[in-house]
Amino acid sequence: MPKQTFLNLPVEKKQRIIDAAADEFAAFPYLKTSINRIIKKADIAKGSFYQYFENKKDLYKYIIDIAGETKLKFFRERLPEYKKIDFFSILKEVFLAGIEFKRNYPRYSQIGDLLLKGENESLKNEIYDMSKPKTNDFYLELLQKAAEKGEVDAEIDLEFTSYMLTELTISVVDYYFKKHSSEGLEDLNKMMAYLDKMLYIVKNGIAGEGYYAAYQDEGIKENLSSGKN
Amino acid sequence: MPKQTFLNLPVEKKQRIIDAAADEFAAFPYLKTSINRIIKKADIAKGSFYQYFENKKDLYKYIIDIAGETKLKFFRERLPEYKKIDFFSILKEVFLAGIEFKRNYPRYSQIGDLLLKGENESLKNEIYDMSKPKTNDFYLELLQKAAEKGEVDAEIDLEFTSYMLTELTISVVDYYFKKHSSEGLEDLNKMMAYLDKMLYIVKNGIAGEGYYAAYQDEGIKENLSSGKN
Amino acid sequence: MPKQTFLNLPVEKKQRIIDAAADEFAAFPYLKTSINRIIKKADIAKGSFYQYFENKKDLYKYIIDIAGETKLKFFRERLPEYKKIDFFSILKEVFLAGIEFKRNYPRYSQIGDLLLKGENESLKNEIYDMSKPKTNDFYLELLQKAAEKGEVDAEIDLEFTSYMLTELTISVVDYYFKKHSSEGLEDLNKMMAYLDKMLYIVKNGIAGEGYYAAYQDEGIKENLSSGKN
Amino acid sequence: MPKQTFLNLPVEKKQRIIDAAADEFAAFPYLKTSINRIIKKADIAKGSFYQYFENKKDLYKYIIDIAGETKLKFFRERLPEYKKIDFFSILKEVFLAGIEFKRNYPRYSQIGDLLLKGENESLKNEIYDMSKPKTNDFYLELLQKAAEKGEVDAEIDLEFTSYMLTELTISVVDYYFKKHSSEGLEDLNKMMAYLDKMLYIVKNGIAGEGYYAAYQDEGIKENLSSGKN
DNA sequence: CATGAATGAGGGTTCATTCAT
DNA sequence: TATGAATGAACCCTCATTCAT
Repeated sequence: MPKQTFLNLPVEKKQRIIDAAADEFAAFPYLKTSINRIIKKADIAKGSFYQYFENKKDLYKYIIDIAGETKLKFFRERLPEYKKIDFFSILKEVFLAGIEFKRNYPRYSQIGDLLLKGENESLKNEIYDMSKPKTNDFYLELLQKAAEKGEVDAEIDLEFTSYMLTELTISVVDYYFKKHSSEGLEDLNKMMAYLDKMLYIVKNGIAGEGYYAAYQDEGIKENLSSGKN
Repeated sequence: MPKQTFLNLPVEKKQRIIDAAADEFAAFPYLKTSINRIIKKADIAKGSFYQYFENKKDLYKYIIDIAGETKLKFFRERLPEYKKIDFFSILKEVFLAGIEFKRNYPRYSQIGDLLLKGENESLKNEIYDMSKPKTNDFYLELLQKAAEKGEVDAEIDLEFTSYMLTELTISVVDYYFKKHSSEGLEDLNKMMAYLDKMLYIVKNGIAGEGYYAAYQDEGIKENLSSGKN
Repeated sequence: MPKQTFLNLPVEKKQRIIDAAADEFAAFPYLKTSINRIIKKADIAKGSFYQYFENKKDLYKYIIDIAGETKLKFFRERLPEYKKIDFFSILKEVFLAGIEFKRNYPRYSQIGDLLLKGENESLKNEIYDMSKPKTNDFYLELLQKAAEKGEVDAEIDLEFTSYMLTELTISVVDYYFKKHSSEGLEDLNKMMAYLDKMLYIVKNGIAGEGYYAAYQDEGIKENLSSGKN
Repeated sequence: MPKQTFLNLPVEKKQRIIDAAADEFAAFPYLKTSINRIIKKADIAKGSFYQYFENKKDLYKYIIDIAGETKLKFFRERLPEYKKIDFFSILKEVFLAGIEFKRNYPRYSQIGDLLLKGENESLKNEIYDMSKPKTNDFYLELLQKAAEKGEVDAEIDLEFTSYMLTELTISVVDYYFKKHSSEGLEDLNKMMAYLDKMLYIVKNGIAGEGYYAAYQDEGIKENLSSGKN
C-alpha cells in the first residue's frame, strides 16, 4: 500500500499517478509493465515514485485494490435488491452488471482480467489474500440466501459451488470472445445466449434420460450422493 | 515452428535443446524466460539458436506443441476404451489420467498450466489457434458419443458444454490447491471428493425444490429452454 | 560535529537519533549506510536531519566520538589501579577489558571495528586525527609508567611500541576469529591462549639460541642497537 | 573468475579491461567502484562486460588474483636465495621487496591494501579463501626454515607467529605514513628505521631488567611458558 | 552451418541533498 | 525550527537479436 507520502499528495497529482498506473497495468501483463513509462506519463521524478510506493508491486496492489473497490461499489449500486427475483435470475443480473462494468471501467476491468489470468502465481496469491474476500464472497453470499429460500439443492457444498460459479461466469465471457473475437461487447444478445446455456447446465445438469435408464441401479446413486456434501 | 536447420540436427542435440527449453518454460512465466539460460543449458551457441528458431516465441510454440502431442498420446494410450462405462465415469477416468499426466510429465504439465493462465493474451490466442483443437476436442468427442447414447441431455450445445467442462475440470484442481496449497498431489482422495462435487453439479444441476415450486409457472420454463441448444 | 540545533534537542529525541545512527553504523560498512534508514528509525524528518548535522559524515564522526568516549570511560572505570601488578599482566587486564567492552557495548565496538578496518582511508584519517589520541595514548601511558619502573627495555621507542601493541592486540582477536570463526566470544580460554602467545613474543622476542650462536659476531649487534632508540 | 568469453578476447582488449579495472579498484574502496566507469574507460559495451564477467565481484576477484600473482612472481624473482643470511635479515629483505613492489606496481599494491583494510568482511573472507595461501604462507615458510636452523625460539607457534609478523609488517608501513603522511616512499631511511624497531621487538622482546628482577619468582615463568607452544 | 562477441536500451531501485512551506 | 516532497544521477544487471567470421 502507498506510503503516507503519497496519501499526502494533492488530489490532482494522486489522480494523475493512479491514471498513469491504471493505463499501464491495463495495457501490459504485469511483468512487462514499466515504472519508467508510468512516471513519464504521470510526469513525476523517478525518485518521487519511490517516495510514494515501496516498489512496483506496491503500486500494483494499490491499483488492484482501487479497481476492486470500484467494482464492488458499482455492483452494490446496481444490484440493490435481490429479494424479488429467483437466484438464477439474480445470477443473470450479476452477469449483466459485470458486462456493464467492463463497459464503464474498461481499464479496471482489464487489470482484473490480467491479474486473474496472470501467470505470476505467487503475486496472484498475494493479491488474493488481500482482495479475494470482496469479490469471491459475492457469489457465496447469494448462494447462501438462495439456500435459505430452498432455491438450490440443500446438500451442495456452497463454498465449492460459488467457486465453480465464478469460474463458469468467466468462462462464458471467454467462450464468447473465443467464438466472436474482436467483436467487442456490442452484441449482448450472443453473450446472453451463452449465459443462458451455462445457467441451464448449472440449474438442471446435463444428465440425459438415457443415463438414468442405463445406470441407475448400478451404484451410481451412491456416487452421486457422495458428491453432494 | 523450427527452421529446417533444427530438424536436420542429430536427435541427441535436438533433444538437448528441447529439454533445456522445456525446463525453462516450466520454471518461469513466459515473459521471464530467458534464451540466454536455454542456450547455456543446452550448450549451443547463441547464433545457432537463431538458425534453429525464428525467435523465442517460435521455440515456445514448438515446445507447447510437443507437450500437447505428448499429452494427447498419453491420454489415448491410457483411455483406450470408453464403451463399457457411462459418460460421467469416463470423465472421472479422464480426470485421473490428467492427474497421472501431471505426475509423469510434470514439466510439460507445468508448461501447459503456465500457458493456460498466462497473462499474455495475444500469445495465448496465437497458441490456441494452433493447439487448442487437439486438447479441447477431446471432451467434445466424448460428449458426442455420450449424446449418441442418450447419456446427456439431447438439447444441450455440445461444443459449448465441452468448453465449460474443460474449464470446470481445471477449476477443480485450482480449488484443491487453493484449499490445500502445498500438499501436492499426494492426497488424491480429497481431490476426487471435489471432482465428485463438480460432477454432481454438472450431472444434476443445483436447482432445489424450492426453486421449481416458486417459479415454475412464471415463464421460467421458456428461459430454460432458451438455454438448451 | 552536530549543529547547535541538535544539541538543543530534548534528551529523549537526541538519544533516539544517536541510537538509530549507532544501529546503522554498526550494521553496515560506512559506504553502505543510509541516512534514509536512520531518519526512518529515529522517526525524524529528512529536513530535520540536515538541520542537526552537516551531512552523513558529520553524524558518523559524532557517533564515533561517542563510542570512543564510552570506551574510554569503561576502561577507566574498570582499570583504576595499575600499580600493584606488572606491565604485561596489565596488558592482559586491558585485553580482557576490551573483550568485556565488546560484550557490553557490541554496537559501539562494532562501529569501532568497522572504522578501523574501513577501506575509506581518507575518512579514517579524518577520524583518527580526532579520536586516535584518546584510545591510542592509552597504551602509551601504560608503557611510560612501565618504563619508569624499568619493566620495559629502557631504550625502546615508546610511541612506536605502543602503536605496535595496539595492532598486535587487534591481531590476536582477528586471529582468533580467523581460526574459530562464528564461535563468538564464548570460549575466552582459547582467546587468552593466543593472547599469551602474543605477549610471550612481545616480552621475550622470538630469536632462538641458534641465532645468537651463529650471528653474534658478525655485526648483528649494531643492527640491533639501531633498532632501539 | 572470468567467463570463457573474456579469455577468448584479443590480448590487447583483455589488457585494456584489466587496466581499466585495476585503475578503478585502486582508486576507490570496493563499494564505491563503478562498473560504469570501468566500461567507459575500457571502451566496451555494458552488455559486453556481463558477457565477460558474472558481476562486479567476479571482476574484482580476478584483478585481485592478478595482483597476487604479480606480487608473488615479483617476490620470487627478487628473493631467490634465503640461505646465506639469517632470518631477521631476510625479513628485512622481504620488507624491502614489498616496498619495491609498491613502487613498481602501485596500482596492484593499492588494490591489495584496500582489500586488506576493506570493511566488507564477507567479501574479504571470500577473497582470502582464494588467495590467502599464496601470500600468508610466505612468512610461515620462512619461519619454518628459520626454526629448522634454530634461529627462532623452538617452542613458539609458527603459524600464529607468522600471522603476527604479517600484521606487524603492515603496521610498520601504516605507522610510517601516519607520522610522515604524504611524503610517499621517497625517504626509505625513515621507513627502515621503523622496521628495525619492529624487528628489535620481535627479536628480543621488550621486557626490561626491572621486570625480571621484580617478578621472576612469582609464577610468571609458568605464564610465559604457556605462551610458547 | 556454426559460432559467440557486440550491442545499448531498458529494467528496478537507492541515494544524499535541497528547498519551499 | 520542522517538515517532507522533489530531484535525477547513478547504481548493477538482463535482454533478444545481429552479424562478421
